[in-house]
Amino acid sequence: MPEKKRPGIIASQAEDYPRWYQDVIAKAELADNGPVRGTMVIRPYGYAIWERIQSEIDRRIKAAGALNAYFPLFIPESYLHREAEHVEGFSPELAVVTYGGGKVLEEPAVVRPTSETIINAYFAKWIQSYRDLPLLINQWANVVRWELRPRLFLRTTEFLWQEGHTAHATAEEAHQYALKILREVYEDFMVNVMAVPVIAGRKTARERFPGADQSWTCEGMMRDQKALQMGTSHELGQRFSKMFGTKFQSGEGEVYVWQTSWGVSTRLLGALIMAHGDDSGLCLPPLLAPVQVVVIPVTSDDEVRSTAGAILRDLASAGHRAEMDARTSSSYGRRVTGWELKGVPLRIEVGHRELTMGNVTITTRDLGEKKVIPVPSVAGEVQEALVAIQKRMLDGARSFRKENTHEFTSLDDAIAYVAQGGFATLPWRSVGPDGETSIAREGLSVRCLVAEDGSLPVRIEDNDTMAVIGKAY
RNA sequence: CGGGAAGUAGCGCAGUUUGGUCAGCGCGCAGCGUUUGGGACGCUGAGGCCGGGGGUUCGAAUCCCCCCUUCCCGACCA
Repeated sequence: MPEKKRPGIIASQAEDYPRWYQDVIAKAELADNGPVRGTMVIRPYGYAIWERIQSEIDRRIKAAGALNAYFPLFIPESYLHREAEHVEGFSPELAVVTYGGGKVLEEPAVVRPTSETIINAYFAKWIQSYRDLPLLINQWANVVRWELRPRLFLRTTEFLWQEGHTAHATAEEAHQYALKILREVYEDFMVNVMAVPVIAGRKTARERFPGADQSWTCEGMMRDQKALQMGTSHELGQRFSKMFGTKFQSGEGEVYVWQTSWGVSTRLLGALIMAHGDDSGLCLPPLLAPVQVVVIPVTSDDEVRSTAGAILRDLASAGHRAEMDARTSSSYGRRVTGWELKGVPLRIEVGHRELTMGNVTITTRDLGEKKVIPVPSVAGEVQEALVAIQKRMLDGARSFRKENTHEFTSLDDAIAYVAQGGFATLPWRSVGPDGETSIAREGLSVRCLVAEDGSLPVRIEDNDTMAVIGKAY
């Protein structure tokens, strides 16, 4: 019975969405809470998904010209204090080491909440000439931000991410690079690999990164119609370079470099769960799934097993990430349910019923559609189905977002709508900083600003700048 | 960090009001057998300093104090 939800295994989204989210994480074996509040154990299956996220993003980052490096976990406390907004923004969530080697440290070491400061200390050493620019660096690291209200993947005290840091000769070049990362790395990955449509836009002053001149964001809509900030790219201007003396000589004298920083984190796993999951559990887009196809022999006899084995070999040699679940001591139903919870896009069942005709059954995770196909055409069918699922998941997420996004002219109407969930768009001039303050009291926020045609706004003062309002994670 | 709820076997829970056969149930787990097309069934069995620490008491899962953790709702954030 395709698409019929089996109650009792996990909570349904409709009855209790937060509970559903936790159930999926537990049942799909993605993560556990750590012993210290807000910490997280990422389990092998969850980490396998993270590794796929990493490799897709890393490839795009390198294509954008940045190189990976690694900077220390510990940052001298004084570094944070050099940029006023930066330290003000991060102070409440810092973990600070005051003891080391059994002694009180002369200068406390901050566990990095982000690395702008320490990286600038080294950029300042490395940059002397325009020939050293642009300097494009990325690092994959853990960071710590002491969280008051943690949620697995979405908001944990320690999380994994990549943070890019760049230095440019001109403001325009930095601006263009920040947008390049936003579009060609983040948006491209989120849309084309995660199958999550995102709104690329500009943050308001209120929502901006502490220490940035401008922040750009990719905002996604989850199945509960709430917004999730999935990645940000910042124009730091010259704030950090002036504080750290990151400069070079030019005809007009010394020039402080123009900088960007940008990151995505393990929060993307939360986005993946909430953008695509259903009452049967996780639902992974084929391009990101660690296991794309699972082959399930219904029984343990030789005929079924050898056919299943042959199919597995076919799939592997066709380049698919395939796995066999031959644990026939577990019932068929249990195995199937387990793989559904884990979101594997395709399932191939090998059993006598259709094997007598030389057929097997192929089932899609997203729709639960079953199709009986001849064994020799399995690899081809799988290829087609994976492409179809990837497209369908993006289309589905797109139409879901469209159905739950409406345009308004008055702020009150927009608030009334968003209170029920979804996104409201309306002219930014109808909101403004005062409107932002008032909607914050309703638990709402301006997720980002976009131009009326959906492109990135050039100047927010422009009359056609639209605000996207939603309830956010 | 404020306001609520809760921590008893891997998971979900009963027991706490009225201290004393309350160390129990379901699922899972192990062994054996029968099964295998949507979380199979029977029998047998293992498993718990009742979140941690202090206290009250002849006696504490149960009463008191402190701490930790989780969940929900707010304020702050990737």
